[in-house]
Amino acid sequence: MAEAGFAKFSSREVAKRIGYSVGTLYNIFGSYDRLIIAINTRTFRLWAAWLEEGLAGNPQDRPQDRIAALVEGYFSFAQENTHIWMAIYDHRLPPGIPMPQDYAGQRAGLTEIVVREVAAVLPCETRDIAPRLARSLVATVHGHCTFALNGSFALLGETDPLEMATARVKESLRAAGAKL
Amino acid sequence: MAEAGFAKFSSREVAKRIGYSVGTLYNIFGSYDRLIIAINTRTFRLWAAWLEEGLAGNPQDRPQDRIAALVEGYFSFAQENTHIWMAIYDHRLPPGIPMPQDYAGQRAGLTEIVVREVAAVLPCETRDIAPRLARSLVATVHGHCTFALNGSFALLGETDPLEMATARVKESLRAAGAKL
DNA sequence: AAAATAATTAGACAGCGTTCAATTCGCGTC
DNA sequence: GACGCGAATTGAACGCTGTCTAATTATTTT
Repeated sequence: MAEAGFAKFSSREVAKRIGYSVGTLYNIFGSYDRLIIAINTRTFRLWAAWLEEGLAGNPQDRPQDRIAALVEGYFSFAQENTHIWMAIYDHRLPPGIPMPQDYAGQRAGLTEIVVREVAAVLPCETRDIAPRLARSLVATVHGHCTFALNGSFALLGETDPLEMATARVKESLRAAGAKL
Repeated sequence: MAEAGFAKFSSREVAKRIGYSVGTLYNIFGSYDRLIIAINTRTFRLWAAWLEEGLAGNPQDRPQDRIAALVEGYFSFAQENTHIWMAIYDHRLPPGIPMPQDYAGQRAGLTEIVVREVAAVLPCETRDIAPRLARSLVATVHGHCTFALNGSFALLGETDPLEMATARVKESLRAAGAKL
């Protein structure tokens, strides 16, 4: 997936490379969709770990700007793992078939990190809106990241999508009472 | 494309429905990618017209909130034309092959509308940042719209992504000096 | 009516996800 | 060591896909 990207990914090629036949792959994962769900859930785990790492590391560089670290982590993971990151959003399961429970849980981890950090930066009075606001800010950053990677920004002459995203996020946090 | 969606769309099925053979389709469009580019560029045109319509219509309902009308138009188009809207972002041309010039021009129309409206709402002092800010706000709305349609928001209990997106946009515009 | 040009087709090719009867493997028992 | 049995694995078959091209049909020009 990392090499070929979502469009050119194929179960047959996977089988070839791991030295098994397609049949075995299907006995284990059941369908193409479930194989991709497994891959994408792994990506979510890696991504969450990447964010935590970004928050923990370099405490001298940026003493306390954990919000900027989150946005930066979101972008850099997508940038350094383009194909597997895009695969998350390229894949859509057939309507009606819901995400398996255990997978959904692992995927929620990423949002939880953001909710936690957003809550920490908000004043007590507005802290209860943290979950909703956090999701909205993730969407904001996601939009910027998507356009940065698919070329929409470059096409329009934008050179620093990360800075843009960070600015938008901080504006919204300040509007909610955060002192940054 | 509207019926089947990007993943299940196929040139052979198109040929069947229009009463031609695949070969003819390939003589005209040259490749699958260019057929999809044609479809998606049409979608961009429809989308831009939809936005202009939303701005022109109902001047009594919302006297002058043109920014809200833009966000609403972005969302409602995506919601009422899910498949063709998603196809825009599902399709990625092979690396190295650039978007044909004439198509790129038609696609830029959408951004121009937003730049114009953002500039109109900014005070003279900050009007020069309108193009950059407009692109950033489009990214913000896009992120919210994506999560609304792919279920990410619903999964997390969010019920009103449109309101969220509008709030984020207005916060950023106010931060840039707009009086709303 | 004949010649020249344009439009269209059918079929071949390689690859895809999916299925499943047939085969092979691993291991406990006689 | 030989047998048996369940689990793991296979590869061929099916219908689908995008892509290409030689052959055919339509249309226009002469």
